[in-house]
Amino acid sequence: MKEGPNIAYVAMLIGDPARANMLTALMAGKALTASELASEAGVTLQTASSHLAKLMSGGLLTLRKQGRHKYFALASDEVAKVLEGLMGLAAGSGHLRTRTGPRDAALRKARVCYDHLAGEAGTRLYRHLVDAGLLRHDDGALQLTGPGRDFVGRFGVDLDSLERGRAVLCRECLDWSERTSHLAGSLGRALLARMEDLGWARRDPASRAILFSARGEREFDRLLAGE
Amino acid sequence: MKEGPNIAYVAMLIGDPARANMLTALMAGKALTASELASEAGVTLQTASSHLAKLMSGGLLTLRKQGRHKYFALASDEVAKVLEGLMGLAAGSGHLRTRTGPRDAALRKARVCYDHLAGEAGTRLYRHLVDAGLLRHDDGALQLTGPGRDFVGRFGVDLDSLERGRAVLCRECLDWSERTSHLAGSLGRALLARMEDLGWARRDPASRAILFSARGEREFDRLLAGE
DNA sequence: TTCATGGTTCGATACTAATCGAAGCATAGA
DNA sequence: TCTATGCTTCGATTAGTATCGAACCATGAA
Repeated sequence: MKEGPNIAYVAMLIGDPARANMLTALMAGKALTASELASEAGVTLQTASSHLAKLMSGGLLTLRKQGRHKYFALASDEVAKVLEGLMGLAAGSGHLRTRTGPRDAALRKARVCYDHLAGEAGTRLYRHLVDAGLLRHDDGALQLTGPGRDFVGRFGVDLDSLERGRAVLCRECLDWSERTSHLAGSLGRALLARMEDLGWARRDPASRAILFSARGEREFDRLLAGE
Repeated sequence: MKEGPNIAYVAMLIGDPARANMLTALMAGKALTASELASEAGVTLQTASSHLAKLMSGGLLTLRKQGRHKYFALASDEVAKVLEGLMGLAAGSGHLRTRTGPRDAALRKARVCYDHLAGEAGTRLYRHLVDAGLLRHDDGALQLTGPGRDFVGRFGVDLDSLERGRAVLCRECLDWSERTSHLAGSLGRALLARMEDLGWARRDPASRAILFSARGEREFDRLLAGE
């Protein structure tokens, strides 16, 4: 009855519809202002403000002030991971907020999870990296192999600068629609960013979906086929 | 604002203190009756009954009737995984239910996570299995290697019967106290059961802690040292 | 059948917390 | 200084729901 950390408090924070909407919106990875989050959640600015204060005190969000704006973002990818887990449970129990529509199909295909690629495309990428021996589980953590480093470099990602950062390079993240892993961590973020730079894909501004161009899809397939 | 599954509903279910206590109690892996859960949660049988009905409808629990008792258990290890994740967040944000006491130390050392070994002992076991090449990440899923199958067999686990079951054999689970992975899945469960059979360890009936005997600890260390 | 026990349903109460209007701060720019 | 904008605080209202007492149902035992 009284052991371990207080789950109920954190879950209660996520358990309010307005706050859950805000968190879901932040899963897209972009930092959003208080007013943007208010409209995302469908509440006025006042109530949003009180919600955000609670989420902050619960350690679920980080804040960056810029001018007279306040940009909120998820505190860590651990938070994102828990949210994905909850989505998995909710999807499994069939309590969908909306019947699965056309947009839902796009989300299943490719979407952004916090800051990295998820959905069918994300899991295919991860699967390829592991199958081709570019990524390996070592010591309970994901590690890029020698060939993996080459691969990433050839793709145009500056590995050195990533490794100088504090963030974990490779981390796996459970995909709620595909039910297997995809790649998170700073490398996951960088790979997605590079695909956007290359013009392979862009983010749907209205949802978490990632829209591949026809060429982008071809190139992506070729990449996974091993050139 | 309206994409993906309904997180808020599931989180709201977990977010009530009484229900959270019940779920935490069930993390010990044993199925419990309604009255046991009521006393765990510190509420009367009536309110427990209504909570249990909600948790069932939310798909978080499974039920097995036996005589005039009803045994409740967590619906899946996915549920357990999410709960562990929430514990991690709650522990990180410093909202502990109780100040970390002596029992807390025991929990950190070894405890049961749903049905498998967690805590420092659990992560050490996992680390050894991977380091020694007994367990491998393949195709996004954990796989037992040839030597791994021998190892498990020598330890006295009947692998064939495990593989006949529907449950996933190997799965990794994030440890909230150690912040790395430990082994879940039916193999994780079987390994813990075998250790209990061997008299290496027993469960603290009053908490989730696993108490190793002096001999058990020695044997466990020897096992991880590679005999 | 009768009794005891485990669990559910119903109804009333009480409390928490979400919500928004209105007023108050703070920052940036003119 | 004044004004516009982004956000917070305060207060009052409202809605939801956790809670328990009491009565009810179901199962197993005598």
